[in-house]
Amino acid sequence: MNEGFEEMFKESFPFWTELTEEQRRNVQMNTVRNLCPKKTRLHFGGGECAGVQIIAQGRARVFITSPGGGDITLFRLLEGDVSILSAACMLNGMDIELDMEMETDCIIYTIPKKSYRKLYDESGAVKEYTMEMISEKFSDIMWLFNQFVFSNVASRVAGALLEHRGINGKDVLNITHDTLARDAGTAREVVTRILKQFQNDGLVKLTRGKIEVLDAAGLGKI
Amino acid sequence: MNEGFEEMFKESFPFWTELTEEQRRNVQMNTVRNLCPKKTRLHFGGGECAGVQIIAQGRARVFITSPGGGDITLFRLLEGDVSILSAACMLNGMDIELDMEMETDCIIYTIPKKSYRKLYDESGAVKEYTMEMISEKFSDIMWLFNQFVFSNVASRVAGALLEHRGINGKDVLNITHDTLARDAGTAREVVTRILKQFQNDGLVKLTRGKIEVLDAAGLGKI
DNA sequence: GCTTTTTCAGTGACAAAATCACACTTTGAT
DNA sequence: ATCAAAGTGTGATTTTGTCACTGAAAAAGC
Repeated sequence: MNEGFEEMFKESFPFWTELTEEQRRNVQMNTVRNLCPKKTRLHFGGGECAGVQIIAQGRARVFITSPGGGDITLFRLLEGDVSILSAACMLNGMDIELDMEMETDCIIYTIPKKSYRKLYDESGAVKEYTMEMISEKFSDIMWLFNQFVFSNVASRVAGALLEHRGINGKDVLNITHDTLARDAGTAREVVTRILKQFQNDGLVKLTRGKIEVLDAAGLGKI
Repeated sequence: MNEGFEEMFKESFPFWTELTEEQRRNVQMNTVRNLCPKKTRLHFGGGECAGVQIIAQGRARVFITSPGGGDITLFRLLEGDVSILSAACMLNGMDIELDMEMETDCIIYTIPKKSYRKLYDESGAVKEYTMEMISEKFSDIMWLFNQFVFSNVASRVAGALLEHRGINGKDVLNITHDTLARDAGTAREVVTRILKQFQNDGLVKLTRGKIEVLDAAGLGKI
């Protein structure tokens, strides 16, 4: 069982080689492997958090949810990515509420909070790794914050389009206006209007459930 | 020289007692004490960062700046507070641009980046402290993010008012509409309009350069 | 003292974006 | 074939941001 475990962990955790044989065995024994079908939702925060998670396969979206029901994408996790924030609730002072939703069927390894905490306490390398991961996420969020408060909707929508293009490496994106709206932090109708404008400007081509990027450079300039 | 240094550091750094005599001496020797008059500006990011700073006296505002010149308050530093982010640029993955401006004349102790880095590498307690401080700031920013994307201007202005009230402990606030606008992330004119509404509703009383909070509970409900 | 300058507040007109309330079309399921 | 769900399109209205000013109060200079 847990085939692929060792390679995955060695790849995702730079501290892996610094651990003792026993520590590695311990992590391996406690780590659980989960199949999460598309649309599975996990909630982190308010004391509840599974532990450190690695996306072995698939893609997930991490977002915050408004009291009114809407949500805004913070970032996505791709294969090999580590969801460090889902374990950060083990830290004093870390008190945030996040949600995660699988965008495809996923295979996820989870190192339980307790096991990770033990590693964290024992190993300086793990402390440093955790710190750098959290700092990196901090930077990401600050960047996002900047986008939200200092740029207009059109440029955020353009940015979201380019990001999707980067993720799956082709110009034809199978995404809906609704998805883009969550990514750009705006309303679906607004995205519809802006996309139509983009289409008029020859930047994209729209069909139901699909957006084709015709002029990536043009989008980048917005 | 550096009178008050020892008490200040013991108070602000929980790891202080865990350091060796030599480490403490080293920090003390390298720490510099600065008088920063009101309106002094410091910039962090892009490789430039002084080190870890402690506000020994006074009050400072930390904010991000838009390309267009505007700025938005992230948080304030009061007496005894530590500006950990101003040293976080020593970490890989931390890549943010911040500004800080003294709101009153300040006395600031600065532990140079290099000295702090040494402590960080040597001591697990310092690693843990740094981690917790950064996590705490992360939480703060996430909270702010939520406010920005999920609540309307009126409630943000009300929140900013209550925060100022909390900071100086009285109902008569010596702040301008402009200050509130930066705190609430909106335009000065908008604040003016909203405050007038608040005044009509009997929540505040306005005079030039001064706002008196009449009904804090009422503001809280917005 | 008395100007002059700077800071602060107020206002109307307009633009951008969010919100509300729908209608219409395509797709997939029963 | 029919129905339900998902995705898209649009107009009307409200909220918020931006621009272009005005005038009042305080601070600084003489």
